[in-house]
Amino acid sequence: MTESTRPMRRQDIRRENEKAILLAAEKVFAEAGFGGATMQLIADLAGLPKANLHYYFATKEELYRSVVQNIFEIWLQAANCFDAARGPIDGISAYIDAKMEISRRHPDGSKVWASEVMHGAPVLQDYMESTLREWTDGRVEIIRRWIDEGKMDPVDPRHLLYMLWATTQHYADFGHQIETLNGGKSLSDRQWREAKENIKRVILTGIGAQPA
Amino acid sequence: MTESTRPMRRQDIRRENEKAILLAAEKVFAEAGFGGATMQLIADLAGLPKANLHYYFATKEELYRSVVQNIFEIWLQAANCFDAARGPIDGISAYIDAKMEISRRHPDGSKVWASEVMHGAPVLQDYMESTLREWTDGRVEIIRRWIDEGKMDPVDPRHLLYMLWATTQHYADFGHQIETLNGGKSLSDRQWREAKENIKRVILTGIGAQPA
DNA sequence: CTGAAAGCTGACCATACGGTCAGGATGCAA
DNA sequence: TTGCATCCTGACCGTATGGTCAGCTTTCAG
Repeated sequence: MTESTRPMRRQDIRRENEKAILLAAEKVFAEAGFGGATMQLIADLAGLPKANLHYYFATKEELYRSVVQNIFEIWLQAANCFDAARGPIDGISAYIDAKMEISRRHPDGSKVWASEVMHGAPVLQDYMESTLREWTDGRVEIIRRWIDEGKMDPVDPRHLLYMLWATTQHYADFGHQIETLNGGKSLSDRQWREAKENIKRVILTGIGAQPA
Repeated sequence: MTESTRPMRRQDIRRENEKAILLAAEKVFAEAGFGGATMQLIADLAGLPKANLHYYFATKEELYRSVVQNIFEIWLQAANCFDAARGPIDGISAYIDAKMEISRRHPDGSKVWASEVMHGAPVLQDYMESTLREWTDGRVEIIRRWIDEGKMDPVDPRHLLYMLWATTQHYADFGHQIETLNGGKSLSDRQWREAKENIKRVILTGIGAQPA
């Protein structure tokens, strides 16, 4: 009868608690915004006393910063899809798939990210001016090359990227609206698939994407 | 030397103050979210003592509700573009133009609306289940007709609408990100025009829109 | 086994915020 | 001019919240 939750090692304790806190924080920040979120609520959701939160994260800002940085990592990882691709059909399809998967699996994270940007990116400004800018410039180059190689119509790469971000992110950020218009039910597997297919089809057709 | 601001009639006073408060509130709610906004900040921005705000709007919630409802009106008005149109090219072009103009002229309003929906539409749930649903169903019908008449490819009307909402709203909600990637400068007239043209072109091409 | 480091927490504090109110100022109809 | 309704506001209040801390328990290296 060795209680499986009992013998916790220091490392495990730290990892698990931080994880629980970050998860709870992500949800609360997503639902209430930074200003509306309370440490008490996050603590309750994480199943820990409030003072324990401050043991791991000194301030609300620090906790928020951690949450936002986590999201940003995930967000950037979806980028890799773009790189391996030979042409717009592969690359953009994969990117849309990846970002839609994020919208579906991490809606809270997406909302926190959206909220952060909407409020002027007080925490992530540095990242936006360095990492994000570099990433974007890189993809702009790739798209430009595709255009030069006749693999797609000459569409402004930046506006195309914005379009990809917007359409995919919308399913997370405005998920509540979509649910309401869907009879109050969240999208089914089939509907998610249809959403992805529609987006891909419209955009790939719209930019005149040619097989590599 | 009749000071032009002096002789205020009751009606004018009320109208002007409410207007100033709503404008200030829109900005503060957009920048800080509902939870992060404070009545004091709104009062300062409106140039009135805090207690005066409570004279016109009993509670923070009531003020917020007014702001959100205003936005919703504007949002719905852009809908009319759709109705008069003979086909997808006219209708969708006009709608994109209208919504982009809203994103440009009322970015704060757009953000408040986005925030409201992201947080589960606590204030606007009723509207979403009635007005918005009706509006959406109506447009879905129109798009379906266009498809039946061979004026465009058989694209899922709902996902098309989401795409229109997402792409246009993105320029307001994520305006800060776009500015940052634009070298820290807000988009020029020319860039706004390009944005609109790109969106229109990609989407209209993407759905195979045929001249009416 | 032992001591120190890490983990934990109830009780507490200062502040900021939404909201109230008594009473003064102002526009206006009669 | 007068009386009243509207408009205005400084001072105040209760509460909720972020954050602190003293002292407890638990882990674990030596």
